[in-house]
Amino acid sequence: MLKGHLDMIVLAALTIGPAHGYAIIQEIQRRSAGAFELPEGTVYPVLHRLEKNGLLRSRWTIAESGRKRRTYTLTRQGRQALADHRAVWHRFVDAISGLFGEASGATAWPHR
Amino acid sequence: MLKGHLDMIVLAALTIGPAHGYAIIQEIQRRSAGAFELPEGTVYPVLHRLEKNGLLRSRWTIAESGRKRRTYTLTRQGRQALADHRAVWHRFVDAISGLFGEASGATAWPHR
DNA sequence: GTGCATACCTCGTTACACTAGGCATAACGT
DNA sequence: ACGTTATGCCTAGTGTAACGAGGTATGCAC
Repeated sequence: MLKGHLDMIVLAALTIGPAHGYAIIQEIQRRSAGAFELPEGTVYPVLHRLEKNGLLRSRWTIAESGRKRRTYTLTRQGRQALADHRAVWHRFVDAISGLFGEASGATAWPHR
Repeated sequence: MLKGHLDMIVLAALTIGPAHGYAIIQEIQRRSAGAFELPEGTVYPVLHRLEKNGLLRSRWTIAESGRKRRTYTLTRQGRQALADHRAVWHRFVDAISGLFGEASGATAWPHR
């Protein structure tokens, strides 16, 4: 049910800083209050596509435990893409609000 | 880009009263302030599916112009489905807001 | 009578989220 | 020592749903 918005969701999870795939999944789950429990088969292909498109950069890192992880970082392009997605998202929400006859403008959040 | 929410959008357009396909498309466009310009190839199959699932009922009507139109009406099931979709939608918006670190609760609209 | 808006329809493509697997290592319990 | 769970990565195939492209027909204005 997140069709079309998945890229935005994944990019948003990386605004706090670099993270590896598994942690991204958990961060999304945490920040969405459990609403988004994304399966790995959904997230990993997205990460690969985002990196291929230049929105993310990845490198192999070694955790204290000794486990290898692929850590992803937002690129400048990625931040821009997220900002764009976010603007589209807010227009989308406003449009749906209009459909429901709800007041709009509630989504006029300041940029950060 | 409205993937997964199309049923809700079409159902919402019919809350004001019965309408035929072409009018539904224009009503959606009007109420969304031009954000949603749905092609007919998108809407008609949705109407057929919704009727097949019992959320809409249709009948052929004759306009003053003499033109034949298929007029759709929300069923009780349809109203319920719309209410459900709407609740899911608001949870969805809250979840995305959480992802962005925005304040939530902005979508706690009263039922109408 | 030509063009445009209205009004309906279907078929095929495509994009994409997800299911269902597979592989490997660390931590923990017994 | 051994099994189980959690961690961590990956891909191939599937199903669905929105959409593009096309087809048909009528009323109206010029």
